[in-house]
Amino acid sequence: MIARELREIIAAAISEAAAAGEIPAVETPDFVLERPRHKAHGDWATNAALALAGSIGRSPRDIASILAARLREKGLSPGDEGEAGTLREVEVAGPGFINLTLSRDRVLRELARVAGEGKDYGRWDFGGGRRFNVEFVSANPVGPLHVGHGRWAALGDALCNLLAMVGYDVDREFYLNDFGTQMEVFAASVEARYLELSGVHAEFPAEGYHGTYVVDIARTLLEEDGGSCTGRPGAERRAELGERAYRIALAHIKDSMESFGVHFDTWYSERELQQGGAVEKEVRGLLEDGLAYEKDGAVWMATSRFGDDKDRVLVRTGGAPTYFAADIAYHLNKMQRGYDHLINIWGADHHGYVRRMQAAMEARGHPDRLEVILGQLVNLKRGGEPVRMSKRTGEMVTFDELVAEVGRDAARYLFLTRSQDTALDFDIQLAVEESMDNPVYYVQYAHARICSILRYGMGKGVDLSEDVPALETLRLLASQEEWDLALKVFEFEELVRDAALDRAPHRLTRYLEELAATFHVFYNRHRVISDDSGLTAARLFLARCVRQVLLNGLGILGVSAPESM
RNA sequence: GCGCCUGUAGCUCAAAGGAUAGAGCAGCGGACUUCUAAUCCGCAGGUUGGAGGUUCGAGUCCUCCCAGGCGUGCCA
Repeated sequence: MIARELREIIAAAISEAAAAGEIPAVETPDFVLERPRHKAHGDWATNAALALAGSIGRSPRDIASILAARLREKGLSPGDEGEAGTLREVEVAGPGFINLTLSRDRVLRELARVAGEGKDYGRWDFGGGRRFNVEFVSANPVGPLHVGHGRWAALGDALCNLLAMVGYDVDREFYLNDFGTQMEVFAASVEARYLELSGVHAEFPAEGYHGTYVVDIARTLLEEDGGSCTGRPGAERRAELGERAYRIALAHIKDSMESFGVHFDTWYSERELQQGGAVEKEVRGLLEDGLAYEKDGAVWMATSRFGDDKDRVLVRTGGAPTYFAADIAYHLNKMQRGYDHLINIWGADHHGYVRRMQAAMEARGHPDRLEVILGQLVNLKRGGEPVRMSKRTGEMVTFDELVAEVGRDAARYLFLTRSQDTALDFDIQLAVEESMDNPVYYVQYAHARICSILRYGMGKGVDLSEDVPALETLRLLASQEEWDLALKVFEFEELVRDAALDRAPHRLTRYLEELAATFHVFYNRHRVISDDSGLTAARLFLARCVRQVLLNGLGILGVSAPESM
């Protein structure tokens, strides 16, 4: 690939210059190689001379001149008017940048590589097949998902695709908090609604879930059993209704995720963990290993010994384990399942929890294995007025409503254009209106346009074979717009790597918009299919490369690439 | 009080420490007899919250201040 090749050439130029005594021998510095913002600065640019200046103590421009001479020698190999090598031009600029312009044939060869790699273009193997577990959404299964969960679904799924693209073996996991307090509150709420609907007076629990969906679930239960639960003993009735309501809520969540295109490999049940004794066993183990102790009638874990601000309760006075205790057992369970690395995507409201969880992992011999990605919250609004997203108050906009109104592609894209570090103000009405202008259509349109060109070509009897045209033919690509497009295509590989390493899928949306824009400009300026069969073949080939990258990129985001719009 | 995140165009947001801070939307003006006008071209829009500092270079890193969000439970 071009970037790697350029890096190697630059590194070689540095060591050769040092060997020749032109500069003092130093370790090759970390230098930047990037696409410059301005076209006048070449196709690629490096700050290698600036990076060397500090340790060498000579002016950056002098060093740049020395390196540039070496680069010219290496990059501009003779023959074919200087086009056979990697570079066409090497220039020292500004405070000491070296601007590089690629040779025409090198660009065309790279284009052929893009076509050759096809759906694997952008793939890396530095993950080495290491097993990653990515846990996300993990909403309490006591009602429908709300809009905020959509952000984690879109983010988690895209991140998993990115990680898989760079060579990790990724599993998606959803943790079900199907045990404990909130399940009991849920059961009590459903029971009360069930009784009300049956015409029996019932006291609604003080802290119960007021959402209308609870009534809907109760109605479904009533329709199922004809009210036969009404006369049963309270505890028994509540347990049964709670259990059936849970199944309904869970099925709903699974449907929502699948129809959003997010498939979880594992739905891990806290209940199984608890009922299998894993939580108690872990608490005992921590006590035995001197990592936990009893105080004030409770059991505490000594997380402060591992970087936490203070120790945390594992078992409350009265014997009930905390969520934290269960979470320790759960995360150790993940490790036992053979994962090399764990990633959790949590809302920012859980950030106070990160330190103690990592402390627990460290205490159990897994330092640095748990990575927590904190996503800032979605602030829901309706007509400019804030709406609290709470199952308790029941006032919420569901995830399904959003997807139904703005569509799956627009919803996914909407969530992915923003970095997870930024809080997202989300007005459902505005979202519906703005979905008409959603940049996702801009990107998809570029793809549809290319497909349209191919259809048109077919009608015209143009040769649509997918063979790479001969170099002679590709050399007909000579306009500024065509070069811009080719170079934009080449950015994809490094972008995928960087986005994966930085856990930043949003960069991909930005890139795809740039690629689409570059294509639209090209399209408006040049006809792909014309009477010139050579030029037609060359441009069709270029368009195909663009299409491939659009496909690969949209695929990572989990957004469809329609052939017509 | 302490901790994490954020503050960039009217709005929503970009910008691995790089050169003249960019897109979309909104606004104004243009381009369809030609492969899809969900497109393109142009204009306008900025003291990157403020003040210091680090260095060849700071929206980005450091310190302090201001503002907003979220935490700071024997809740989950």
